[in-house]
Amino acid sequence: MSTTRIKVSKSVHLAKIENQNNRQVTFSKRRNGVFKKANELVVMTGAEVGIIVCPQGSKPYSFGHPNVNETINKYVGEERTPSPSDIDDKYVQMFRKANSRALNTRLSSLQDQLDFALKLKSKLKQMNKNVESQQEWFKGPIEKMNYTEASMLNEGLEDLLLKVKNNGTERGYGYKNGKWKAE
Amino acid sequence: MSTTRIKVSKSVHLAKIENQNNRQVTFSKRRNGVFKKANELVVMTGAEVGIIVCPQGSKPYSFGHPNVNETINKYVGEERTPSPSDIDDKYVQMFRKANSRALNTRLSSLQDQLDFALKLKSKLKQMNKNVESQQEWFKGPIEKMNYTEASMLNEGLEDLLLKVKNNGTERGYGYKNGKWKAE
DNA sequence: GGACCTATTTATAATTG
DNA sequence: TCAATTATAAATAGGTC
Repeated sequence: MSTTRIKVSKSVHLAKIENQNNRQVTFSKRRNGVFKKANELVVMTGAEVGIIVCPQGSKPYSFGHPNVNETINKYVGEERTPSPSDIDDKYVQMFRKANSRALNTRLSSLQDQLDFALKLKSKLKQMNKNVESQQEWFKGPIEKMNYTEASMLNEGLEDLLLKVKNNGTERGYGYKNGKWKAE
Repeated sequence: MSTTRIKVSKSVHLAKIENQNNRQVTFSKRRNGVFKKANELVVMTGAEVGIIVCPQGSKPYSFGHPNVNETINKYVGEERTPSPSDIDDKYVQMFRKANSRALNTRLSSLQDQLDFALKLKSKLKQMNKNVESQQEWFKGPIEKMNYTEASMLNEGLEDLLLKVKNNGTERGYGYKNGKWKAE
């Protein structure tokens, strides 16, 4: 019994993995782990979750929302008719929409694109006026947008952002046979 | 004792928790779990990660990047001088910036706000012209923005989005004494 | 790269203070 | 509400194919 057993393990030395191959393998495994945990959070608590993971020197992976398996779809399908006074419900719907985009659903129909362009057009005019006075910009009318308008604006821009960035190569994630996979 | 103890064991029945109190408790614990896993992913693999979690009917929690404890800060501090040809590095920096925003760092100085307003101003003029022809909108010059410009634009709008949405009450997360806490 | 194994570490549901 | 505990389930590093 002389020696104490040197049990280095425990608390896996939280530090960057130097070996490139190991780092890559760990990245894949743990990325899946995070997405899986996020999915469980979504399903079990009804929360809305969006995640972007970008490995060094590569394209981003995104996770969002549960529109991936039956149980989840069932929950998402529970879209109540929006009552104008229910701000929370509105908020949840916004996130639902934003996260759909993260899964490459985005503004898919031409009508959607037109609606967005029209809304954007009027907002831009307001914004443009205020930008002239620079310092006043943050006090401008954009702050008076309601949340739905603002999120649409933001959503459309993010959509373009993705196009600019990677020509539509962002990877989304789908759940199939118990595993999260790029699709 | 009549009843069998409902021991859901094994494969924790992935379904929405009906009891509100349990759901809330689980939400807190698992949200922390996801953030912790994400942090490990960041530190171990050097990936950039951004997460938004929105519980039903409440304000969002965000996680982004490791600028929270010494080890992590040390890694983040490793900011190489940007070599103009290194597109990966540029990308990583973009995410660093975007995730800083998620942690409420955002455009903090007046100078930042002015820079952003100036960039936005010129972009808006281009965009506005194209919006006139509606259907052509997605083919407009905004698609020709480089990524840095586009992300700045997007970032600023998200910033405003947050203001519109919750009057600056978004919660960020910080790591302290081994635990993730809202700050 | 991915699928499978397995020894170990880690997360967490339930519980109590 | 939050903190600590603990029995159990799950995640995963490192290996093999």
